[in-house]
Amino acid sequence: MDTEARAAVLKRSAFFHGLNAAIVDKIAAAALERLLKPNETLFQQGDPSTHHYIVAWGRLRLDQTTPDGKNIVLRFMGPGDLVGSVAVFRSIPYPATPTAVEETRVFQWTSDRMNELMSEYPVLAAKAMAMMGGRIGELQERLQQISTQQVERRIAAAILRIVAQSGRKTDVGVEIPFPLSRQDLAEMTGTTLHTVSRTLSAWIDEGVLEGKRSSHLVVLKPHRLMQIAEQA
Amino acid sequence: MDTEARAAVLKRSAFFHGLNAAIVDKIAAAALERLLKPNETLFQQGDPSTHHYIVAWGRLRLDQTTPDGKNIVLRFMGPGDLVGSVAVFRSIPYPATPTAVEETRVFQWTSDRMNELMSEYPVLAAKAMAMMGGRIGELQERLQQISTQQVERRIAAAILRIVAQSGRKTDVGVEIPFPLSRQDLAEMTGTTLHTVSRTLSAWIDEGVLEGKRSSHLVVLKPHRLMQIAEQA
DNA sequence: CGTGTACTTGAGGGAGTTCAAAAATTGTGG
DNA sequence: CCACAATTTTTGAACTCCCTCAAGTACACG
Repeated sequence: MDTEARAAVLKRSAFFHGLNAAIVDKIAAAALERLLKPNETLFQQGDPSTHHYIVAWGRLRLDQTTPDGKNIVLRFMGPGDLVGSVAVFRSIPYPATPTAVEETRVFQWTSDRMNELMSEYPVLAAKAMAMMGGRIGELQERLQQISTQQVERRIAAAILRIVAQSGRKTDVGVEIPFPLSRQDLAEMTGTTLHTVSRTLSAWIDEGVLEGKRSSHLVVLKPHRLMQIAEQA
Repeated sequence: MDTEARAAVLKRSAFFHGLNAAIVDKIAAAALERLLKPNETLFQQGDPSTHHYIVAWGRLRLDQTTPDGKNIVLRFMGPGDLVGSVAVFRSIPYPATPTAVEETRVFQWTSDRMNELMSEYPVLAAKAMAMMGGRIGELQERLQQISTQQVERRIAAAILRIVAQSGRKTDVGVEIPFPLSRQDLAEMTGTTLHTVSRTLSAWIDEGVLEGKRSSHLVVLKPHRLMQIAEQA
């Protein structure tokens, strides 16, 4: 990818959106790139945090492994999302592992380089705070859901969250444009793949969803899912 | 409280720690104060976010109410903690309600005033990011715990977290220096007060804890609690 | 003291996990 | 292109942790 193409991607990201075009060009020129194949990891949980990344295209799944070997999915990251920055700002090792779920291209900057950029363009600090604030809001929402809601509602909410972040409208409904396994959904909602499987089967029977293994999930009746997610 | 006393408090807070003394004095002079009696709220969830606050002394419980009337405790805030800032930075209504659990004094600054301070002293932006990063880390930890661990471990972890943030060593153990009900613990760990009550009763029998209603909880055997929290 | 609030304790039930196995789908190598 | 292996998904059955429901108890505060 050349600098111009990179700049075009960055201009669309929330982080750099609205910056003067010349500045974005300069930032784009300072970036290095990396291309990940499916199941490749960008870095490992526990590695020293050295770089900021932005997803150009593709999709990453952010996993956290517990000391006793269990796994949770913190979130999926798509084009424009910042990866690794929170750890770099805190000067702590990366707390999770980003894995490509499809071919994915990312841009990267060293911590020092990004610090220079941020002191040169203070608006970037505000953008970073907005990003972190959004992350906090999302985590609080999930904590509330998992604390108070039944499994079915949590699964519905998880699917709707992904749809809101990455959904693509088709003629029959909304498609989740990357592979999403029952295991992934289980690790996003704090349940087991068995329960997810049973729940999705019921929804497929009901005509709310469609999509089998390795074909992308399609939500046929988003309204019905919202109803399930919000039922008192 | 006079400006000098306020400045002394601010210098001890993580947010202003390390700043030039003259600057902190100026910031302290710009603050207004508010004194809350037990059960008074600083603001209400849903109110427009207009001010940043810092706890001078006392203790706040940060509650979030769900649309269907359930309640969760996001965290307790003590001296030096920033309250409300995340919402102000995001320009969204306060997402939760801080309630005093004991007599509490806070300082406050308007959003505009804080923006001036932050552009005048850019290091404050870095401090704010560190604070938000810490909040993200704490939320991710809790999400992981509630997703993968049994209730007993979560309750132990919640108590240990409070002990780490606010514990006071005494001759017999570590005291939690503010009233903490079973209901509070239940709303922190995503369980019911019944289960918390049973669990604490068992621990009191075992000699791990002590403290009845409205007297402060004392952890007699922190090591034992850590063992429970970390058991595979 | 009396009333309200917090806490304790018991019994029963149910949502969801765990264990187990089969079925479906994808990938692979001849 | 087909057979076989690997992986994901489905489904069944039993169990269990924890919630729900229901009283009763103890403590604090007016």
